[in-house]
Amino acid sequence: MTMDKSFNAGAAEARISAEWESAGAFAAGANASRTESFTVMIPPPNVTGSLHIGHAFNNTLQDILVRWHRMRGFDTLWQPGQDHAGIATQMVVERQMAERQEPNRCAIGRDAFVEKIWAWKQESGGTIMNQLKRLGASCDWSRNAFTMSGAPAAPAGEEGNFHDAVIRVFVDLYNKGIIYRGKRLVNWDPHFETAISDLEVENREVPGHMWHFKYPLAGGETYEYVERDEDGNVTLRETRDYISIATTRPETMLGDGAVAVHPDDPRYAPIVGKLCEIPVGPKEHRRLIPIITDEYPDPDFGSGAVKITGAHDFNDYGVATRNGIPLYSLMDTAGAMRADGLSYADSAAIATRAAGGEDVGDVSAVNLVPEELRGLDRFEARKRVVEAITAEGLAVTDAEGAPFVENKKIMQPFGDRSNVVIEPMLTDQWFVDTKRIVQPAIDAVRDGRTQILPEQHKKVYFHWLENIEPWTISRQLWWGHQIPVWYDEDGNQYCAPTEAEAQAQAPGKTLTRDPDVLDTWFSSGLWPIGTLGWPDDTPELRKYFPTDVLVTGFDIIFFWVARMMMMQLEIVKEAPFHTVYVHGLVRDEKGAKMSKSKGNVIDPLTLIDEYGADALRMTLTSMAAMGRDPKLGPRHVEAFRNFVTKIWNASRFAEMNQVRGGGPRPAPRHTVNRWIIGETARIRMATDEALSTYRFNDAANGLYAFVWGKVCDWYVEFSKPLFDGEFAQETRETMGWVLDQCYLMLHPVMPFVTEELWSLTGDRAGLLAHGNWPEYGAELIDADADREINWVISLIEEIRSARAQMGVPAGARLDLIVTEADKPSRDALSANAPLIGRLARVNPPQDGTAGKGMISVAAQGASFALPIGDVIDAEAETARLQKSLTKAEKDADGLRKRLDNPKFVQNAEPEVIEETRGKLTALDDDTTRLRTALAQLEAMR
RNA sequence: GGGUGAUUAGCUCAGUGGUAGAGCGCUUCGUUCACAUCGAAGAUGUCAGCGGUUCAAAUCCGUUAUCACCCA
Repeated sequence: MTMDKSFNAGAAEARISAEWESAGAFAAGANASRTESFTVMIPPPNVTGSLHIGHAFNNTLQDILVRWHRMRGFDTLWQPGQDHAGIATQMVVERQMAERQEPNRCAIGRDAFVEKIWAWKQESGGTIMNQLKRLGASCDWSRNAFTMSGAPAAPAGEEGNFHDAVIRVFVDLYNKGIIYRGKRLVNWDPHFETAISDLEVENREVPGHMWHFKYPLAGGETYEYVERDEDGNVTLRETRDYISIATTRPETMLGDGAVAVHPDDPRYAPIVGKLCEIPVGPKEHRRLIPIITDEYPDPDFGSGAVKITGAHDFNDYGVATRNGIPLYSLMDTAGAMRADGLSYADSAAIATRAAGGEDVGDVSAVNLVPEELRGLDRFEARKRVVEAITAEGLAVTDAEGAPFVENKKIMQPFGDRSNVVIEPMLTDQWFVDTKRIVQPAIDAVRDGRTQILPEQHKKVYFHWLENIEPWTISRQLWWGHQIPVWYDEDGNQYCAPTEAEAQAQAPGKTLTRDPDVLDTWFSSGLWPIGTLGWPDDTPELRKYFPTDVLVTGFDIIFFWVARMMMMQLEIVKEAPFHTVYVHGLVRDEKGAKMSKSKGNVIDPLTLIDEYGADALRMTLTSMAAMGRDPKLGPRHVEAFRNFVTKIWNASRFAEMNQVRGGGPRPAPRHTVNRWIIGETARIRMATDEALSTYRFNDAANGLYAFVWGKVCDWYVEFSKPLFDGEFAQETRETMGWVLDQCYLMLHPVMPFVTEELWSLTGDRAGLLAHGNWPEYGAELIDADADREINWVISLIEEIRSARAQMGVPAGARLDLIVTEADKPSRDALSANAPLIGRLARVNPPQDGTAGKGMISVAAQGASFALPIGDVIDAEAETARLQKSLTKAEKDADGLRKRLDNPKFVQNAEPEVIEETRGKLTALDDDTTRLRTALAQLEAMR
């Protein structure tokens, strides 16, 4: 059989995938020959997702670790699965319903909607799994997990334990008091009408305005307002009957409960404790609020006075709760101004009593939105409020008397899914009191039970955990794990795994279940144990937990990694993995973040179609330097596609020379064969060293350089003359073995082409995916062979270089005259004459002297002359030799200077000194030879 | 404002104390029977600036500049 000229990735990949699958090659424990397990949990992609380049990168690295361990005989499990992705999935299905002009979710109701999502999941949820298979991911697909498996409405085929695990954990943490319900200010997404966690908020700088308004003092009171410069000199002194407030959100003025100033701010000291008037709302019901002190206002920012709207700003919320200021909610769940509750007049009356210090109790019915603004969108209300204040003359004005409005960049919170402005809202939500479970997660990393690589991410991890805030886990969505809490008519809570158990706690009461669902990350936080069958005590759980390595991007360290640490440590009291390898973000060729709006997104499937999965994987791996972002462009992938072709053709060459793989390691006599075996041992050690320290790029680039630079460039060329004669057989055996080693070591990075070559080049007992990873080492390195072959290589390079520089026609075969040679070079020369002759295009060496029309060439311990005919350009040859001489002399001078420095000899390590001496000797030899050659050239003129 | 990282060949990047490397690109040559998705030979660097530690600095420390990301 003759091999094709190149690897047809498109055709082969599908076929090989099918072979792996039908052989169950990736099943947990496949190819295991030892008891140690190796477990990797895939970061579950969203069930709505499709494979993007970040997934390709992330999963390539995991696959390398997994395949490497499987080949080494570990009991290996790579656990796949998908995340139900609450908001994202609900969004996708709602959008689809809208496109089909179907009734919306509210119209069809919760049960029908959830059923629709399940149907969608069963139809489209497998996309990313199939795409991962195209990448070559060797997950145990038979164990595919889903974070909603086993939920009450789950259809056939979606059975599983995940729902049980989630509910079990909720109930447990509830009973411990770690999960609680409370009214707090949370990030509210007005589009999805749900609370979201801090992490789901993206703060973006957007153009905005800063308005400056006057809050008149109550009863027309006045004070001396004095501003000073840094030296204390008075720069402004005037009598004011107001306090000046700057705000980017005028509509929230309606809910102000106070004005705060810094306690050390002398400008406002005279009026602290007095009342001022909010300059909005109907004149007859203007509200008065107190001027208080708090550490929060920055005296150097704006006017130094801050309006306090506790129900719509996180900083204000802190000030308000510290100072007993009521929290007045102004907006509804869609971000419109409230239209419910008491009339404005009644509300204002209550608020005024509160401002006077009276305890007015629950203010949730108080609606301080004036009737004419009720129901308006928050941004429309802002416009109206600004207009009204300006019309009334209470805007601070500039020198020309125009209202003073600063145009400036402001930081605004956006929902990461909805892209609408997040509104801080006062609502009842469920929280995890993370402070109570965070310490073990900190300790585990601090004492090294879990290591984070690269280490710089540890700092970020610690910083976040040490300042952790309560985690908002309730979501006002329908797709997700519904909170297992029921309420009776009096609002008492009953938390239990099932309604029946809750009912048993509340005999005779009518119970209603909390409609909210849990944050998606609450369930994915249980991924390591949930996928292995917990809460049941399964054999898988015992064997594969704790897992080994988590490979992930830095963007989900907080979302996911930290929470998995906290939750696993709280629930099963063990850290879920011993290593977290954090990789970078794949960027485009210019280093820009890929985004749809920039149009620079690179689709991994397109690259796979064009160049093959192996080329893409090899490219990503070669760029996976720890702590760095890979920058990917098609031309990089092309380079590695060429590499695939290269090893393919080396195999093809072997096949044409009756080389077969599958044999044992030979013990050859020829130097070339002994040399390449030693080089193979070197790359095996380097590859294992690189992989065990997660230096994926070193592994990939090392193998690339070995296969191309050592095997193809030299060994294959050296072997050609050996296929005739006494070394033919051992050369076939050696080449077969060396290529086998290449396939084995490259397989974790390039699984398809290596599997294909494995099956084409020998009679194999099994798949390469189950091949045995090599273990030999330095004992295979033959120092003599090494020295000899390196000498031969350098001689060939010297001759080629001299020929090219002197313009000798490439095809011309020259005589090789040995003008001087020591014993080792004479031996090396005679043993390898055919190799040198072929690769340098010279005739067999003969002794002689340099003469007219010759160029001179040197190797360690030997000098040669090559007659190139009458056409020799003596000038050019002089220049060539002179150039080499200058460089050699310069280098030698540098080394000599170092060796002459007594401090160097005194302080440097002995090996370094020895090495330097060696280099100098070699350079001095070169210099001598070059001088001789130049002198001869001169004499012959 | 706080933190982290980066700055090395024309481009994209490796290189954690011993006088700088790869891929791509570029120049010249080549239809030698594995491969033109190839081969051979070449050119290209004040390793961002300044200062320090050291026998020795791209590498360690300090500082400045520029860029990127994270957090407020």
